[in-house]
Amino acid sequence: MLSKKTKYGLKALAYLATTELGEPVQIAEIASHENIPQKFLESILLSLRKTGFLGSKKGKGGGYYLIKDPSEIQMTSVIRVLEGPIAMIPCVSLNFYEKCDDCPDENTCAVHRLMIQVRDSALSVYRKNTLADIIEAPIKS
Amino acid sequence: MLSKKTKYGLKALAYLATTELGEPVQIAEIASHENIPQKFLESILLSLRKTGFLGSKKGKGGGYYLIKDPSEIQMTSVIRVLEGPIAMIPCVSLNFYEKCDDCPDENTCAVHRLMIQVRDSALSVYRKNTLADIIEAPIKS
DNA sequence: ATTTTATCCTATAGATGTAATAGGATAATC
DNA sequence: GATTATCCTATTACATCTATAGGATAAAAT
Repeated sequence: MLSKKTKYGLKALAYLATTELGEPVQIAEIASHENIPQKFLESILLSLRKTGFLGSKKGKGGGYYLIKDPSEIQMTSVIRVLEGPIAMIPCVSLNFYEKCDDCPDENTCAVHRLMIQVRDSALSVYRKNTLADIIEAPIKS
Repeated sequence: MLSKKTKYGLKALAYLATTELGEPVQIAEIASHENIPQKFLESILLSLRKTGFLGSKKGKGGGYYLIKDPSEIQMTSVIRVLEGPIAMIPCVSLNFYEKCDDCPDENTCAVHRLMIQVRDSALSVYRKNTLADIIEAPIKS
């Protein structure tokens, strides 16, 4: 399941992508427009800033804005930051690998074999989509 | 994340697929061979029996066995029974559809647009894999 | 300078779901 | 009738996710 955090984070990024690049948008505006609990969104945007997706400005006229062009924001990196591993099980994860306690040999494991394929198919989707690809209109102005 | 239930269930099915079709295998044997907590496995196998994947026999010489040939057991149905929805969000689920409270229009939702693609790619993997495809050797005897 | 505005940051409460176990009932074999 | 193994319900323990609280910091307006 996709967490609410990821869902809200993606929607916020998508909303910011429809506004002018570099122009701060307030949390309250995003929250009300996308029906996201404001305080929860606050913590999500904070983490997106700390991971290099957003810039921010404090005080009146402040808010969050995209640092890069939507076409340069890959879904792989967004998902990894918000949701964590793309793989459904750590033993097939590229960025979050962990061995299974119960599995003596990954090469003969049926679950491993299946989940490698699922990971690769999800990866190919995330890799071919940027933020620009999943929003509707290019610029709202 | 793949739940332990799904992981264990898949491993158990894979193990049964390497034994003779229709020949009962005891929970204890599967559990020890696959390093699965026995009582937990018990409840998983029970649910796989109730959903038509396994047959069972009580008493001495009893156990669980596959009802169908491994090549006729599709991963789509196994995953849906063990894990639930294949989609990462209910609004793109074929079998477990649910509308998002916060989303006024699915057609213009960026998350929806992305998750449709992820669902389809996962589905195509699960559809092209049967239990026979993900095990190593055909029959152990 | 002071007030206002809005982000920054940590901590924490509450809700939900998962993993695992307990304990006995049922049925088949020996 | 004793033994074996599945059947079934309930419940505990734990982790994670969702959301909020409350104040600190910084920038702009007055």
